[in-house]
Amino acid sequence: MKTLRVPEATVTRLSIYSRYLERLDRNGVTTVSSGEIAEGVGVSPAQVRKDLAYFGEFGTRGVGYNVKDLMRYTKKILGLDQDWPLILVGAGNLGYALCTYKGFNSRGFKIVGVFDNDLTKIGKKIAELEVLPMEKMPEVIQEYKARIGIIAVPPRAAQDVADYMVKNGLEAILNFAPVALNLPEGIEIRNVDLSVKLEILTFNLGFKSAQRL
Amino acid sequence: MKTLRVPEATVTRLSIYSRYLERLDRNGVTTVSSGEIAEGVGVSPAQVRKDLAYFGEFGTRGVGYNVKDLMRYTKKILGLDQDWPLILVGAGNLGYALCTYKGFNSRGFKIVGVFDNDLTKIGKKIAELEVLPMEKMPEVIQEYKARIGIIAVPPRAAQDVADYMVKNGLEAILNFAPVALNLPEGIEIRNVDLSVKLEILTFNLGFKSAQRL
DNA sequence: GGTTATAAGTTATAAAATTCACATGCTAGG
DNA sequence: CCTAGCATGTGAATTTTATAACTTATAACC
Repeated sequence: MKTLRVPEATVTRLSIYSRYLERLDRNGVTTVSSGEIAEGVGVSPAQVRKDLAYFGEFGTRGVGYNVKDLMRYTKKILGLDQDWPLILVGAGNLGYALCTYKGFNSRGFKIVGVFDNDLTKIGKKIAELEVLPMEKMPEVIQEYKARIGIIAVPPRAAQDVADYMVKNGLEAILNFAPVALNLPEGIEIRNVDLSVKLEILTFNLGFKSAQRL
Repeated sequence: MKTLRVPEATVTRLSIYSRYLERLDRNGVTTVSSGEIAEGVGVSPAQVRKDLAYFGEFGTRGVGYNVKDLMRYTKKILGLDQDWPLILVGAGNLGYALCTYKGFNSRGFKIVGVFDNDLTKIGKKIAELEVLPMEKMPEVIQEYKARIGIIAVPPRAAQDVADYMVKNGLEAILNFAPVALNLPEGIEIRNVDLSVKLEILTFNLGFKSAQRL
């Protein structure tokens, strides 16, 4: 089988296209061109076509793409034709926000267990979910067949949490703690860093000011 | 003046190096090599040196980098030798989490105003800050000379909030709503998308499963 | 039914980013 | 003072990614 590697940037954009298509669909739009998608998400039309070309032919020449179909295709490609149970560790403010974040649910993500080692948090409820002690994680993972974990704990605790997740069979981790995690081969890990983008802004603002001198 | 463009990926990594250096410094480490930084943040040593080379020579051949110095340099480059007042719109759970997020404060970011148009939220306190109605934004921006805004509202409201921010003089926006914002030339905008990275994970998990067949 | 306009798909080109490999310069030790 | 060892800084080579240009297919219209 010819396996051509898909750039991560392409997958990122695919996710964005996918959500944009959902919006178009909600608005009753039935057909869309690469140019319109490009316009809607802020990339070039060629980029849209190139990205889609990694996965097949989804459009009709001279016409464009059927919104509903392309939406389904993109979701399927991203693995979103199924629901994904998520394990969350960290019942602080960020954990709370993630639990209640609508953007997850609408894409088929569902947090099925919230864990913390802080005794003052255990037992409390977050959006109908009781915060559980870490020891309960194995059984929750089993019950829901969870494969993905989210880390929303302070930096110093993140590595231990990650290790525990891996030990209990999780295969992928989304890490909100601003530290690089060290994990065994084969475990998928991605970081969401809340302040890096902010620092890109300050960098650019500084640069802009310098330009004016 | 020779103005060579700095890749955004380089700025991103610089931010990560910078925080890693802070950690080393806290731990009392005084000298570090490009290889150690690379190891610590998960990139190649050449990458570290190349990234730094955009901005000058900071190390000593045969020795490495002075941790404290390089930390200061990186912060300076990123514009973090000063404090940055931030304007936040959206007093929902995400907004609340951002208000209390320690990762901001430790880098010199300070949220100086929280705004919402939801009457049930206005007047409430989030971490010593009272949630204000949108109309109060102009005076808060003036008072603190704020230049950066954060959007933490539902997608459908994001564009209006962005327009309002720009109208009132903000020059840069960090957008947590999963939509592409349309803004005038010269306004810096970056998106933080909480679910894109998650979808990269599901994509990769799906791919992994396919490989096994 | 042929023709034209349109937009996808594809190939080629260009640009960008990363890696590699080496020369340079510093420090320490004899 | 000279030499050996080491890690930076850098220019070249490679790889990757994005843009542009072109070809092909479809549909609508005369």
